[in-house]
Amino acid sequence: MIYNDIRSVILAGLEVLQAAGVVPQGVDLSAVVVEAPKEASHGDLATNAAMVLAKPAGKAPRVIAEALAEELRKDARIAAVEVAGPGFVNIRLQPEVLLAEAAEVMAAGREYGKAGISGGRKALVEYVSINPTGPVHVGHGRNAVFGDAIAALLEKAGFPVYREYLVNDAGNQIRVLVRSLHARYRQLFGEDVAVPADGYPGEYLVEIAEALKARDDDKWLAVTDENELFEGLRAFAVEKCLAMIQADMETLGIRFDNYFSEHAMHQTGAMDEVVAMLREKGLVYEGTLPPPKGKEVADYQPVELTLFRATAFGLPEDQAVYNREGRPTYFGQDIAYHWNKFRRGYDYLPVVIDVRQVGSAKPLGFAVEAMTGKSGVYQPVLYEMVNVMRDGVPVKLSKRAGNIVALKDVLEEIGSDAFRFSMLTVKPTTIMVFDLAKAAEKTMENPVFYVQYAHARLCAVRRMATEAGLMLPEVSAGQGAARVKPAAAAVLKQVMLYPAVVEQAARKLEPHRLAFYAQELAGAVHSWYADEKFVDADDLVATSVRLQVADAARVVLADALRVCGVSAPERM
RNA sequence: GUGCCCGUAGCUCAGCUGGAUAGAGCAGCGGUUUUCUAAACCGCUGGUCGGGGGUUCGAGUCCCUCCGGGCACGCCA
Repeated sequence: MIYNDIRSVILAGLEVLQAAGVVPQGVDLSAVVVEAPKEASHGDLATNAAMVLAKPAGKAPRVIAEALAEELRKDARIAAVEVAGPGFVNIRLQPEVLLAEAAEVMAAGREYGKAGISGGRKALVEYVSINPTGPVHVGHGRNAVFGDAIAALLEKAGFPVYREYLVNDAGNQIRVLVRSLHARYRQLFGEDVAVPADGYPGEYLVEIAEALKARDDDKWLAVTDENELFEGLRAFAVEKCLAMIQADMETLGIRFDNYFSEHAMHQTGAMDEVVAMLREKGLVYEGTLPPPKGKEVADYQPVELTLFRATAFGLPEDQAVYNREGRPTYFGQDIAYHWNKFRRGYDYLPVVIDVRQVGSAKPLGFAVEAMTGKSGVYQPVLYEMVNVMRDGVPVKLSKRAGNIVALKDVLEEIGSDAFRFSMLTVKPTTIMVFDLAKAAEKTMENPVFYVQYAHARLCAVRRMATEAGLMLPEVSAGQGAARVKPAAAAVLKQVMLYPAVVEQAARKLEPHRLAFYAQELAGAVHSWYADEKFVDADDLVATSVRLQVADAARVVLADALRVCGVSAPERM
């Protein structure tokens, strides 16, 4: 991978400068960036090293830049080095280096761009984790898409990755679900009862109630005891709701390695274990919380609760681990769950969470750090809501699904590929305006087709050459470099950057960078396609070179789409 | 009152731990196909990066402040 090679050469050059005393020993090189200049005329790659090091070295940036340039010129792969602007070092590669990269792509296949940044860590990516109380809405879909892409991205970056869904099958919401289901069930027998005001009004529960009736007949009709109903119907209700969720995940092509049952976890005394651990560290104690700030709470009563000492970490308030009824809070349960993940051998734990849960993310991070003795284990990835529109008008909510915009409906309308790519073209912390009419269009308004089309075109030219039975000669990079026209070189430059994009995106848990990269590469491909005729029986050498470049671009495009969870069709 | 997210072209959005002349798509205007897929390509128009101050060689990016929008702020989820 030439990008990594050149970066290594630059870092080695800086070491030489350190040895020569141009730059002091032991300076922080983490801010040194190697990137492709925005302006193509500035060269193929550039570094800001001289400007970053100017201050610690006490020298003018251009002085350092010239010294570095001198070192870089010794490398045979580098054709020219220029110092420009405030102190950029611009690097021009030998023409054959870019073409050689195409061969490297083909040799590596989908391993091209694979990074090794795990540092021995094992990742467990938790995403979706919707309460199994009803259908999936579009916002959840955003979570699913990002989580799945993060998992694929981390694998690409060299992590062992485990995909997990936390099934919240033990909390208060399940009690509410069971009460709602029971009301629907009684309605089926002609009773005049309403779904509880705080319950789930969606009509999907009617169908689940019918299934219950089909299985058990009137077995539960006369049961009124809350606990008996909960124990009796909990598993059934959860299973039915989870099946709806799984059907949507299936449509998105998402498969989890594990559905982790909170209920099962609690059977093992997980809460007692973590509470004891934290109590021993002085981080859990019995106490009372002050009344909530910023809003009036009429029924506030100071009650002694089991609290996590979040204030020890500079947070404004401690957090309850158990509620006044003695059941684990969400926060308490999360502590136990994350300790469980860690005990299973996973020490890098990205979790895609709703931005509204950010309040508990901070104390949880401290709790996890306290228990594991490591920092950076818990990695919350926040995502914002999605406003679904159609031609600028808000889409009406599905009554059947419980007054949400159901993901299922959206997927039926636009398909998984368009949905996933659309989600990934907006970074997750932006409140998203998602227009169904535009997402359905097969134009640049919907970039997934643009990218897929580039891939299909590249497949087409390879197919064309094969079907024509052309005997294409083997052309080495050195021989073929002169045949690479600027538009093809632009494609290769994008290809070359793929490893850098993967690494950067993985480090920051930002898969949307891959989606934007895919669009840029596709753009270079389309421009090139319009510029040159690929298959030319009268010039087999040039045809061979073009197809080498096309193949490399095709492989990288397909891989970027794969990480995004989007298909790469060979024909469109 | 406190915290978090956001504010970039008419619209939807990028902008990599501060870097070169702030980008893309759509919308608008004008071109390109007897040739491998026009779901494409090429060009033009469009910005005081919410306002102000500061830090420095350099700020859309960092700090302060104000304005505007969203979210969170019990033991809920």
